[in-house]
Amino acid sequence: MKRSAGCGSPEASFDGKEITVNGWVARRRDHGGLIFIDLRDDSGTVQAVFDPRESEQSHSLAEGVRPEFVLAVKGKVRMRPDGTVNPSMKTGEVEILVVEAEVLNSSLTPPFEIKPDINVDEKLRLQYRYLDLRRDDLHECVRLRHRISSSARRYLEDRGFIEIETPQLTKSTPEGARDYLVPSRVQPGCFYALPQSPQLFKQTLMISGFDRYYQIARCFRDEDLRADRQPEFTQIDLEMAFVDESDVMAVTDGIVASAFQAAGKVMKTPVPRMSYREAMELYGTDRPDLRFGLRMSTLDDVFRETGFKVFAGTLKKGGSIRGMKIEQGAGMSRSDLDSWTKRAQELGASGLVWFVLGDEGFRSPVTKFLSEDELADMKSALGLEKGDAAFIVAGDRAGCDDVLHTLRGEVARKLGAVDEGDFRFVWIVGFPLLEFDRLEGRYKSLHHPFTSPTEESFEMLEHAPLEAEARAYDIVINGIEMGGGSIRIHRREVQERMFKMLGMSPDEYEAKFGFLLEALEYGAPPHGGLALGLDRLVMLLAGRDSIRDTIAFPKTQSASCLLTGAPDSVSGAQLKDLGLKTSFDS
RNA sequence: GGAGCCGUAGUGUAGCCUGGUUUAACACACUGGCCUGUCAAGCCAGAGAUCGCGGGUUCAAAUCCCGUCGGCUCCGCCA
Repeated sequence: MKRSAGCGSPEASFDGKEITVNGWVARRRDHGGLIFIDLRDDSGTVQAVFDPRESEQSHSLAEGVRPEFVLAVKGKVRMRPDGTVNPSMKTGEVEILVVEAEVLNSSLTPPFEIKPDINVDEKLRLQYRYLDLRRDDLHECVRLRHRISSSARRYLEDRGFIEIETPQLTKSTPEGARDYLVPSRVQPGCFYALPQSPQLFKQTLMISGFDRYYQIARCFRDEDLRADRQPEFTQIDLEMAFVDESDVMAVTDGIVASAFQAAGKVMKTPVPRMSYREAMELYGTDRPDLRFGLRMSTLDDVFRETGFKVFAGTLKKGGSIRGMKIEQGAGMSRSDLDSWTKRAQELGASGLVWFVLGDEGFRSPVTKFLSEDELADMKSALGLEKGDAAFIVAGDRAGCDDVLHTLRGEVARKLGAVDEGDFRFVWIVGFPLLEFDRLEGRYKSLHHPFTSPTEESFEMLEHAPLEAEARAYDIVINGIEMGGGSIRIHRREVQERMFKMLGMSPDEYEAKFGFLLEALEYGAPPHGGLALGLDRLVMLLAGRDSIRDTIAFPKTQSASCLLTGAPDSVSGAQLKDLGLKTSFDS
């Protein structure tokens, strides 16, 4: 019995029509004389009524049917009797009166119920991923992901971008994340690397004269996992020739807006910009969540002459005093404040000083150490009003910012200041080109080594490298780093200077990036691009907490696939072919 | 590499701190029966776990200790 309609399609206009549907038994309600079965397929769910007066055969078949059996059902669509309409169902106005039914397949009792919002160990969900994906909410995540990538494709293709595939078996390069390696059989002892991104290929395509490239690209990074990090993930990757920052940002705004539209949401463009410097000053991070206040200020000048030893000592050592205004925070109890202090210490602060501005002025464990002037100056520096609170952290600037940035999110959530349905977008621009890595004792690219410095920064590259500014830009939504890109270096000598800055010798960068340097010498056009994290974008729009829910077959924190059992050991013959030996017993 | 949380019938939890009156409890799911308008159907009955795994302490361990495996969150790491 081949289907003539989807389970989600019947509605009032179908009244009287005979249709056949195929689907899974979502629920079965047996009244003895009458059996209701909700039949589900990709299109939705519909109620089928098995009435022995209509079909003895179908009714007795329905008695033996169990959840997740696969049925074919032929019947007449009719309006439901008065009082039995189900408004929470899309097809709730109608039902199918079954005249003929057939079991296409039976099913074991599933290890968990196939319905939305279940509370089941993720281990089990991943092991039976095919059943997990059958559940409406996760099923919809996967469909949303398709709509978003599809809308991105449409948007880009309408603007002249073409999709070009780049290799998955490529060359391992220094810089960046750990590579996934693939041994070569034909060249024993040599390895391919899976791409961390198509970066070098897309730049090469610009040199080939493809004006606008895009790719929904799979990327691989062998680093430890997080809720928003998987070893393989997907980027909406693009590159454009003869452009500046504004061109790339405008296209990106459009892609994100089309993704929001695909999710039934509205987004205003253009996305506003904020300098890296401002983001760090006000939010202590380069990916600020702008849905709520709790802004920060630097209070070094306020406490320059203070008698309060903790602050004076910090300033003397070249540290910083950073404060965060907490709007309407005065209602926090003493035990709340104590637990935030404890939390700050967990995060690495040596302490947390809190102030509450109530009717009688400031309350704080340290008011007695501070002068009236200092309190007044602090109040105006932070913009405190009656009913607010403030958290102050003293120490090295980066450490203070880390602590306050983390507290900011947690406090806002606790105070109910975060509107979960709200979306706030911002471009962060004006990034430093380089940072100094203390562990390795060398400069590292903040973005990647192919990012162009600004015109003005060329001069300072060697004598004040940390002052140099990158032509890079990150788009941040609700505090999530959604994508980033840059205008690239398109001249060989600049690229060489950059490699040298990163501590690479000419031999080294010739060996690893010689092909790029040479390509730059054959008329490389100015170009730039960006990559958006598709998994994160879907996660945000689906209102999920992990990108695992947006990936059909994700991996666990230890990078294994619970469905298939990957990774797994391989046979000695396979290893021999590759000229490999492991030092572990398998 | 590190920190924290979790692991008890098919599923989700309680019990663990304070070891023994626990025959390991409850809900959902499951099985059987009754039931012609339900949609989380209802009612009745029933089956189902030696408590992730290994070791130790003890007269006695789901419970205390050590180790280990797995899952999750985070730090480091992630150009």
